[in-house]
Amino acid sequence: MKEKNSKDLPALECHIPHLAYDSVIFGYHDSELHILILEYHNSGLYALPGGFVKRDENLDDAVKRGLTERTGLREVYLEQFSTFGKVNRSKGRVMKKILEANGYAPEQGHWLLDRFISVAYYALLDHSKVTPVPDALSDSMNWYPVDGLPPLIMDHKDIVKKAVEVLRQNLDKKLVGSNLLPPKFTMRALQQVYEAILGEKLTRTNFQRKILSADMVVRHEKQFLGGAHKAPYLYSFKS
Amino acid sequence: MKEKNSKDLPALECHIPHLAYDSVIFGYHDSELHILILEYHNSGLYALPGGFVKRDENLDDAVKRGLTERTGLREVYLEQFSTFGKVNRSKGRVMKKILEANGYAPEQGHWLLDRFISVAYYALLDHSKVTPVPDALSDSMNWYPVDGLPPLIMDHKDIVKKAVEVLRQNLDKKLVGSNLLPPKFTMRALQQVYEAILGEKLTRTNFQRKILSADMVVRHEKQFLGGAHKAPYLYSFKS
DNA sequence: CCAAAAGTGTTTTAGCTACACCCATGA
DNA sequence: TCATGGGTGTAGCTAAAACACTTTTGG
Repeated sequence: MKEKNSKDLPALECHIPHLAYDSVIFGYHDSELHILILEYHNSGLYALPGGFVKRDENLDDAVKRGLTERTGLREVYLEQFSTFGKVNRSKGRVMKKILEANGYAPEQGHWLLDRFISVAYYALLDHSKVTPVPDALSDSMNWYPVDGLPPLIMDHKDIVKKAVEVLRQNLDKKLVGSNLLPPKFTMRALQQVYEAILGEKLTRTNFQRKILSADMVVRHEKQFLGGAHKAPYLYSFKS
Repeated sequence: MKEKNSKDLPALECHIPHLAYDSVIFGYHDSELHILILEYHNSGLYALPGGFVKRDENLDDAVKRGLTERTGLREVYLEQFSTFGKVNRSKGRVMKKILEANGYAPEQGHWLLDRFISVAYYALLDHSKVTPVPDALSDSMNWYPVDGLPPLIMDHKDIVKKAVEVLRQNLDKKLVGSNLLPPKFTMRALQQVYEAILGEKLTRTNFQRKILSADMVVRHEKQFLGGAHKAPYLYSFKS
């Protein structure tokens, strides 16, 4: 492994020190809620995709930028939900291990090894439209079911836990489903999204009525699949 | 006005640069919800009480520290609700004006004049127990009704607005009333707190039933005041 | 025609609102 | 005893849950 130059790392001059963001990127797939997790090179360490904020960049824009880089998508649903600021949450040695596994030898006191406060966001996006792009330090970025995550570094497990809590709370308030599904979808698919998020079964008939009476979707033509049963309508979210 | 030495200001070496907190401190008084607002010396500028985070201090602890300094209270109810990170939210010239009005002449590029990301918290406390202590830069800190605030610097008005929204959302979930009232209180007082927060009248009889059925309070002895009417019970929150 | 999935109608239930009523107190 | 504020009971409404029923499709 060749020794790389620390000059290739994000530069302190361009970024706000001690401040990072982490994003919990939700996608729906195979009747389960998934999250994008990246794995760092040669280290066996898993983490939420995150990044740093440029000195002349809005916080929200920094998160959007990272999200676009990693998923190829623009215009994703994004919501800030908490800021994690314990002194001992960011471990310099974890970051050091990651950098060393990538062939860097950061000098003592390098800004990336310092304490970080992290602003956490969650994103909702259409799983089928994403092509995960790992960053320079990571091998891969893959979907993991929320209930089957690998061990994560630092406090990232807590961040995910809180993200799921907030997502559940916002489920009825904020058209959450619309961002996790393709533009047109069946009522069954929407129900499965709700069930995946809430972690419980819902009764089909009442769910249908609830969604329809909430006036959030419009009905389109019927969908004809090769199922030995009645063809369902397709729906899409309003506005 | 004598020229003061910038060395008396919070030192960059001890604090995390670019990071601040602001606190929306709620108190209930005279049937109205109030907020503590401080006024900077000789400037006519009003702001939320805030502060900076020490390099070896938990974010939450920094906020608690500031709150204790300014109110004399420990153990207050505190909740983080949002982080404000727009580039143009913090105006260097506003901070410069404040410092100059206090007799400082901060050099160009002083860290306090730089961009700040601010983590916002709200606090709930018993109005009657507070003795507001203004900080070194400010003349006074006083209670203002939420609906009658003076013009605030930077984005502090937005911060207050969001704080009130979140407080309303949390009203039923988080025993909000318990922190704004003395340990024992009448049902009427609690109802007035709810009304002040929600900004609407509630019907007395149903409010009583709702609180009692929520099993959040215990009833104590009756209160005998000099009113020409039935003496109300006193209640206190459980646990 | 049957099984499976989709859609609708109907009954029951629970929670909330409105309002009537009673109680306690001091003037 | 009357005015005022505190406390409870109850009828009526509405939203949600449970369940029965019909419809549509491929095999």
